Amino acid sequence: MNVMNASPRRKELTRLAAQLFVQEGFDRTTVRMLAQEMGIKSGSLFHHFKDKQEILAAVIEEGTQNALTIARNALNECSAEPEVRLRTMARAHLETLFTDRNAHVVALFEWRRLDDVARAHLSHLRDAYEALWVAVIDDALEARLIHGDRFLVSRFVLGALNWTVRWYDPNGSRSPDDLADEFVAMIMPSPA
Amino acid sequence: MNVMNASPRRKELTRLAAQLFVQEGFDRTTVRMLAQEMGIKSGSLFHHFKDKQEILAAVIEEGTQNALTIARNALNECSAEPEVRLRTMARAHLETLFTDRNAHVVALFEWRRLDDVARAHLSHLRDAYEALWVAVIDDALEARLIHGDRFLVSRFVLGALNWTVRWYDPNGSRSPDDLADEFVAMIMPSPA
DNA sequence: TATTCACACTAGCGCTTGCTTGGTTACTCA
DNA sequence: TGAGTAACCAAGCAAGCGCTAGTGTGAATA
Repeated sequence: MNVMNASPRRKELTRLAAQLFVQEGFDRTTVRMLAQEMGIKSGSLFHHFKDKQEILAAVIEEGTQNALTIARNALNECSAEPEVRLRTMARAHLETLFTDRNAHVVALFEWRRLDDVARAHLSHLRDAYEALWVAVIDDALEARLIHGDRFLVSRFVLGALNWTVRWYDPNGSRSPDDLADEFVAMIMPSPA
Repeated sequence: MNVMNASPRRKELTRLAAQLFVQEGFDRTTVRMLAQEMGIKSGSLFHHFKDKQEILAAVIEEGTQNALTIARNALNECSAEPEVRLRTMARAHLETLFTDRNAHVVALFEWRRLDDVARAHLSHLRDAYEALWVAVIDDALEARLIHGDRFLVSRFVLGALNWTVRWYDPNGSRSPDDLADEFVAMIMPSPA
């Protein structure tokens, strides 16, 4: 059953599942479709995952865990200047969003399909990630780089950035970093 | 079959469908659930709608049409001052989003479930609505109220505002108008 | 060599799905 | 009064769903 292991095989299957979940949506993705994409029969799928729900949870956990790690590292490696930290966080956010796009689209738009247990578990991960954001925004507010209510600002910022998955074209002329910089410039009173 | 009529009965059924689609998601909402909510049997549902897809299209059409009308009226009735127009548009957006919340959540998050024909038809409506936004943002940019690339700014703005459906609590202390004003203040260099 | 294990298979159960069919009821209006 | 029609119902079909049971196989382990 491999309830909670992270074998390379399982990781690969999780990656494929993420892709299908994005393409079709979780509900429309059948275990038979998943199996075919993985090159096995539908029955064999349940050797790797307890049930379909667990595949969804695995996809989201993987993505969120990565985002958290990357953001933490990025913040550790950059200076303490609020403006730099704000830009760094925005860049890290979009970088993760697009290098691990499938997993994050699933996390953002299929979250509600998680059962209660998985949701409770993954909420902690997500909260830890958002806490990084709130801290960075607090500093930026205190330094008067931006203005507004701390709660509202963080919601607006995350909304604007997350929504990019709906329209951003990775093959276009702008890099995720460009996008992040332009966004930070937009909400900062003084144009860079 | 009533292919494209808009009888009061059908409107009421559409409203109920929107609610269920939000609660459960389109795919998980069965025709039997819809019928029960409407107080009829599942077979009777197909007297009002050709198929399940058409119910989804009706929900989204209704919502988008309303948003367009409300935004147009609001812009017609307000002054030509770019700042006022920006605030007006933001207020109209959030006002519609929360008075007709179900339909808009469906439009935002179940768009991909539309078949090609419906999507092509509804795209025009949505584009017309977004065109209003782009015009308002262009004026605001020219007046130097805000700064940045016109394309990016409009995407970021719409993203931040649309994302509010994910966290805004209508029973909280803030009204949608407050929210709109705070948002506009956030992206404008000079605090009001 | 014997045993275990990961991984895959076949076959299909029990159930739900969207939708159809054939018919009934209640109301409107000439 | 009787034709037309909008609205509904009971019954059920064909397809597809998640998932299980039982089995086979080749590689690692004892």
